[in-house]
Amino acid sequence: MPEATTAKMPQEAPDEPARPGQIRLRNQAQIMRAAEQVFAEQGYRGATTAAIADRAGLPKANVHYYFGTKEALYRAVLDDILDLWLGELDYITADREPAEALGHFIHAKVMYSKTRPHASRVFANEVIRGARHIREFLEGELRRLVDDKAPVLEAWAAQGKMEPIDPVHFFSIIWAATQHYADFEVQVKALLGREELTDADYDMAAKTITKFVLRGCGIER
Amino acid sequence: MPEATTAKMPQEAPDEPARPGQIRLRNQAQIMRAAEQVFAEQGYRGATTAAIADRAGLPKANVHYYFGTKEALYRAVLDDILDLWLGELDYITADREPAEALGHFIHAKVMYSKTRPHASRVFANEVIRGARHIREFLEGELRRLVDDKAPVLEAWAAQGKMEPIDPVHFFSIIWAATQHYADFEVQVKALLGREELTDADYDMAAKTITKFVLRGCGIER
DNA sequence: ATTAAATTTGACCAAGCGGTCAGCTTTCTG
DNA sequence: CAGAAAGCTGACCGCTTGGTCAAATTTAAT
Repeated sequence: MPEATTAKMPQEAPDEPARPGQIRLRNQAQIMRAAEQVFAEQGYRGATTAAIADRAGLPKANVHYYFGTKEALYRAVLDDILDLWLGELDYITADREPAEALGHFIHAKVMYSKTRPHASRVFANEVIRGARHIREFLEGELRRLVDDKAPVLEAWAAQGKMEPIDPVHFFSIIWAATQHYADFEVQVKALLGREELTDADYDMAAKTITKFVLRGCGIER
Repeated sequence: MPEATTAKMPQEAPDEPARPGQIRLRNQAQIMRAAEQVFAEQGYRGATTAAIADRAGLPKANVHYYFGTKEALYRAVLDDILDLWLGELDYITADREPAEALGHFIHAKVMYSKTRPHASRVFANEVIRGARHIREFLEGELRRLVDDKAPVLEAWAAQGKMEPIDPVHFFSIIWAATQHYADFEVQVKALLGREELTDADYDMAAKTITKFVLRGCGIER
């Protein structure tokens, strides 16, 4: 996490701010929560530090006191989201039954769309615009993670539990379908004629996606 | 198509600009092509009229001469995209075999991701940020279109050609999976380790999605 | 209590933005 | 070929924006 800018922030370098004035932690969290919302709603360029500060209930200068630049704040928000993304695949292991592992994974993913829609939208916005800030993540950690899951799919296929499938296209479909309910929430709401999506809607989404995926690679029929 | 702004444009109101100086058409098209790219790469707020003008090879004032405001230009780009979207579902009719109709539809959708990625990204960006400009389209035309396809799916189900399915979730999965290859192109490229996606990649995507969808609703097994 | 560190914030920039306009050139029309 | 219409554009403007800063206040350490 390079601190390129000529920041004048009092010690931030030592990673742990010595004695944690919990004020710091509280305000940083408050600002990041507000930033996630505003970035999601307005995009990177559309989000103003003033709007973020307003939503956090703080003066604008305070935001710059803690994060220096808008760019750094954006990075912080993104890093937070990437942490979320990384842990998701853990449940997919060769010793689990594919139907159970994938069902669990898809359900968890849909629930993220429900509980963390802003995170999903910030991520989507970033990737759509070329992923300039997270290219390393995509080509590094995420790719390794997917590569690590390839043997799991192969093992399942070798045991006759599913058909062989390209892991990238496989996860692409799952990610696309699940994140759709966060990123395109307004579209789904418009088509369903809902004011807000209900728990039943998310359940139906998870069930439908799971059915498509399990049947799609020959796990159930 | 409301022309709300207090435009000073020389007659634009009469719909057809009388004698079409083809200059107008050529430049408008040139600007819209550039705008689609810049809006896709930078988002609405991030796109500057100067950047659009640069990419179109024209001075900034010329862009305003033809479109008045940035907002109006954005609307024009969006309207262009929505036209594309609307025609897509035409091929899905009750007298066709579901496998053939859906396969054709999915293939066409994936090809749009390949040939018009910018359009897809502008649309995605708009929806993610709340669809303030196209809410009417989503709740009106698009919803009617989906509602019109519900009987088709029901007819197929009644003939035992597929299982009953909620049309909104059904199309959500298809749209999400197919548009993913435009909107998240950089992610797919990173995971596949490609510099650019090949024709084979798009074919594989269409095939995989089609398989998942057909099996998902019990058309093939 | 005293001092040092951390936090807060109003006021203030310089840069970049969308948009305007007057005057120019090109194209069209009769 | 003359006048009108359409097209073109450099220069400009007011506003917003990210970021700065110095002075004041609060918190923590001895």
